[in-house]
Amino acid sequence: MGTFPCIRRIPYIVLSPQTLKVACSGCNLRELCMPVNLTSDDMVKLDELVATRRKVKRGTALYSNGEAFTGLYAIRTGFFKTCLVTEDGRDQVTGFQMAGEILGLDGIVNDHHSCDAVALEDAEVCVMPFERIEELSRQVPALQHHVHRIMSREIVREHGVMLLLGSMRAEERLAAFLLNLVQRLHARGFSQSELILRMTREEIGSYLGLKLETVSRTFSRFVEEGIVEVKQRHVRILDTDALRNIVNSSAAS
Amino acid sequence: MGTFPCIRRIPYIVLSPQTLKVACSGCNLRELCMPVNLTSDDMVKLDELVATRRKVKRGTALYSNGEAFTGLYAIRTGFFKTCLVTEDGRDQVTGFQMAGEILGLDGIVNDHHSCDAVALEDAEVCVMPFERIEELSRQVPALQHHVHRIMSREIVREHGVMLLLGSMRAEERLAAFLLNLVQRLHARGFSQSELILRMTREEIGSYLGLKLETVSRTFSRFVEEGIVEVKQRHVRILDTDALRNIVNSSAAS
DNA sequence: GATTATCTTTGACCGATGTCAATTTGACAG
DNA sequence: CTGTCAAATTGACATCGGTCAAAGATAATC
Repeated sequence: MGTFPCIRRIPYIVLSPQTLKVACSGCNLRELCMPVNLTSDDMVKLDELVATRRKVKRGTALYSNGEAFTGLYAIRTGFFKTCLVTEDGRDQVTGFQMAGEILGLDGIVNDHHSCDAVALEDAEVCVMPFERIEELSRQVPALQHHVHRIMSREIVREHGVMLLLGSMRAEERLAAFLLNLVQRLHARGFSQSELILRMTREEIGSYLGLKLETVSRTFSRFVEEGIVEVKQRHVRILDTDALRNIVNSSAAS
Repeated sequence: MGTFPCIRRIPYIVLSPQTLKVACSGCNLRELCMPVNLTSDDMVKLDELVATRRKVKRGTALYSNGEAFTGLYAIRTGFFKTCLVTEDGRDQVTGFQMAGEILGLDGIVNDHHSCDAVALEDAEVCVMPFERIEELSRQVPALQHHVHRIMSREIVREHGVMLLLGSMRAEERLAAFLLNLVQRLHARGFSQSELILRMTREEIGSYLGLKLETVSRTFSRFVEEGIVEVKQRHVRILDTDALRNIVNSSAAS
């Protein structure tokens, strides 16, 4: 088992604290959260979007099932899971979210949240009151369309999860999961081949519709086959193509 | 096995042909599609929303994966499935849609559809060009919020499917499926206990992450237990509570 | 730094669901 | 009525992933 050197972010995303501003126009995550191609006029308006910042300690909820919906949250730092917990004790992780992604969309339809958003590491989010989003959307068509795209993107993402849960075997699910995670991390300036899992095997299993033992065994099989190195939550992908083949190869249905 | 009397719609939803208008303000499905509590002024504006109607023959696609996205569709009559087909031959039904429900949300994010919407019986839809939706949304806050709610509702629905696929066993999945279908049909004026399945066992299986044989066997088990009567695609629910218990009882996980 | 608690790995076994194949049923056309 | 075809049912068997249990590893806490 090799060592795991510190995973570096690429420079443009590393900001010293003093460069952080509450205004979106000065935010280094802007390209992840905000519409592109804004006039500077519109940009000024959008600086009203974020009301406050909020820190969320690891293990605590940004919001919970049943809580009144007030707005959306853009993740600045940290890592979240969203999960459904039913009365009869079922527990389903519906997603993992990282910097630049939006939380809270589930709450719009009923004015109450229908899942929990829990920080898997200390996190900070931008709070965007939904009334303000809607008001600005009426004034700034680019923002309006952006909001629509974010919701549509979430719908399409969930289609992908349904495909995964409905038609893939354990190996395929885990391979798809790793590829997805590393792709999103890479888009944020992290390594293409190394990652630190912020969630437990049980949470991975819940997301993938598998038991934690199966997740663990499947990791071990990947290691045996030389596809990845795994040391607890540190994962190094040695053969990305092998993972891709595992996801795509499966014929049948 | 008993007989299956004609399933009746409740009167208010049955309209003679001459009462049908293209304008939403006169549409009998308005309460399913449109925001409520509109001023008559707004209602007039919203009559511009629907550009045309479009008939879709059974077995043909309203839109397909890869096709350019132009707008959303409100189902007037008929029954659809949406499905993902991947290059490697996987096929996942992501939903079944009926009158009053909205199709096309998947296309917004990339300006191209990412799944197929196929009519399972002859159908008719209202075509709502998306630019028109966005333009009217800027003028009519009630419509704006309605669009947001529709997208959020779809996200929450998909969370439910993930729970089903990720944590339920075959019996639980089929029970949840039947309860969901009959509940939605009932909201449209159909029976609470009888329904005609518009899809094959294979399509049900694809949606539920099961093989068609498992769907068939599970139906047979429900019949043995006196929970339902099944005659091909005609289903009569004899014991709704039993279905509810099957869905909820399962502890574990 | 020692002690816990949590997380992870691994093994042995079992059961639910998938696979393959044969029949049956029903819808439709001629 | 008969033949054809697609859909559904049912059986026999295989297998993937779940269950239960024990041991090891790591991180958190004092």
